[in-house]
Amino acid sequence: MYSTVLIWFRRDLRLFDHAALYHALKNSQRVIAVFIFDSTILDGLPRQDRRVAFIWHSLQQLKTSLREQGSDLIVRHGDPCNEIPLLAQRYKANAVYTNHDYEPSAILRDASVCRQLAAQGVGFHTYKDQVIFEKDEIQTQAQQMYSVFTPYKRAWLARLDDFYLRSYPVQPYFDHLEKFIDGALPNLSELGFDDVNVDTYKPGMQGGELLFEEFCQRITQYREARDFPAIKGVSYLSAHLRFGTVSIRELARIAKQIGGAGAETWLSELIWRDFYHQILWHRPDVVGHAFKPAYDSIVFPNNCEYFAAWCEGRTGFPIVDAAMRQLNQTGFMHNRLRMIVASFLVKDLLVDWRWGEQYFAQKLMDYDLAANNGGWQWAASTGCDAQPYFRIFNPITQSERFDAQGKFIRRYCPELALLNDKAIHAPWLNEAGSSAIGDYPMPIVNHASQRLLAMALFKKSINLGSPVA
DNA sequence: TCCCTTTTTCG
DNA sequence: GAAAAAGGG
Repeated sequence: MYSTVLIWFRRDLRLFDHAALYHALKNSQRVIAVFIFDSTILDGLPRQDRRVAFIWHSLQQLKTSLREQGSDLIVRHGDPCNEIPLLAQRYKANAVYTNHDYEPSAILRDASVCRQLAAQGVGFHTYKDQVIFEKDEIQTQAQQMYSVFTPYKRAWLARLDDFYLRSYPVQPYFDHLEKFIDGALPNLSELGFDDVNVDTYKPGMQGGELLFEEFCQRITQYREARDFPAIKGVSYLSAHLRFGTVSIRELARIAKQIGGAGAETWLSELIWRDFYHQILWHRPDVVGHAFKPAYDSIVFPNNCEYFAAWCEGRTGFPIVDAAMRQLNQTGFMHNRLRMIVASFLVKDLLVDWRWGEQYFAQKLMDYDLAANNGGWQWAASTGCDAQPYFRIFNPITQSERFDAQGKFIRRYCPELALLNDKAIHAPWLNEAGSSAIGDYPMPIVNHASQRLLAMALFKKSINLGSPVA
């Protein structure tokens, strides 16, 4: 038992089913909640950043809930490596509790915080909370990490039992929260940000609960509906998973309870998330490098004009442009579209997958290093469980298959709205339509020829890189 | 969680 | 001549 401890919130902005909070409350009668706006991260962000706004609104809910318990949330702005040891000193804490963060930079940060706290005689305790299975909890018979999804998933499901999905009961111990009042939450403008409207994302643990309840109503249709960007088929919980305003255990538990093909398919997506977190933990070098070293030798032509056109949604391929405009306007992109635009950037425009990864990192509300890197390497065929390099999406076929009536395209490319359902996927093939599309650009590349170039580029580089293979 | 071409099958 | 199956990148 400690007399006083800090619970340090990071990507777990909720007050229920929370591993570190549970252990803090169990081990001390005086628990003080803290959050640090990390200046080393925030300094690199634009003034308008939906994620900062999402965090801010989520913190507001945390703070309000803590105040209802007579306690409070301390919020600081600075480098956590300084702020956490300072707060520990200031409140005479004997230990700091927090949840694991698997990103390489976070691992370094936590090691530094841990060292400093140790020098002050303060303990540092961390827990698994973000994922169901972490690190090397799921291994092959030979005690190796899995690098292919399907066998990983099989082992994951075999290992799963109710124990891993149990909720951490924190409410019964809320009287262990320190009674005090701290200052108000600093305004976004004080932090150097504008208050961007994030209402559609329904931030905070209340928003997360609402979205999940809503999703449970349509989860049985998930398998059939999830690939169509024009309809409400996916869960829209990705940002909540990123910030921990929902509990992964609760989501998996309820999905398992509901059962059926829809819920199982969705559970599989949650397993992908565990899978990529596990990969990142074992292979921190995937940040900046291909998972398969042979693919690191590819020299991408990296045409800057192509890249700019891709970013701005003016490639002349309607499904790609609509998707990129959705990302730019809303901070979200449907998963099917993420695969299409990623394949297009790498295999049609021959731009380095890391450029696309970076762009997504800037724009995505749900940006998560592990999942984003895994997804990009998958699409670029450089990753674990990659599609072979010759699997190249055809942006027109994909468009016809997954947005047959052009409903999604029309939403984000209104200049194409008058084209008929058939012509909208490739307007340049339609003579009559060309006058009806305003200044919508002609396609910047020819898919058929770029496809051949991509295959040649990949093939050449891999043969050079590893003559044995 | 693919695409494209060729070959085969069927009426 | 269309549609399904097969083969290969």
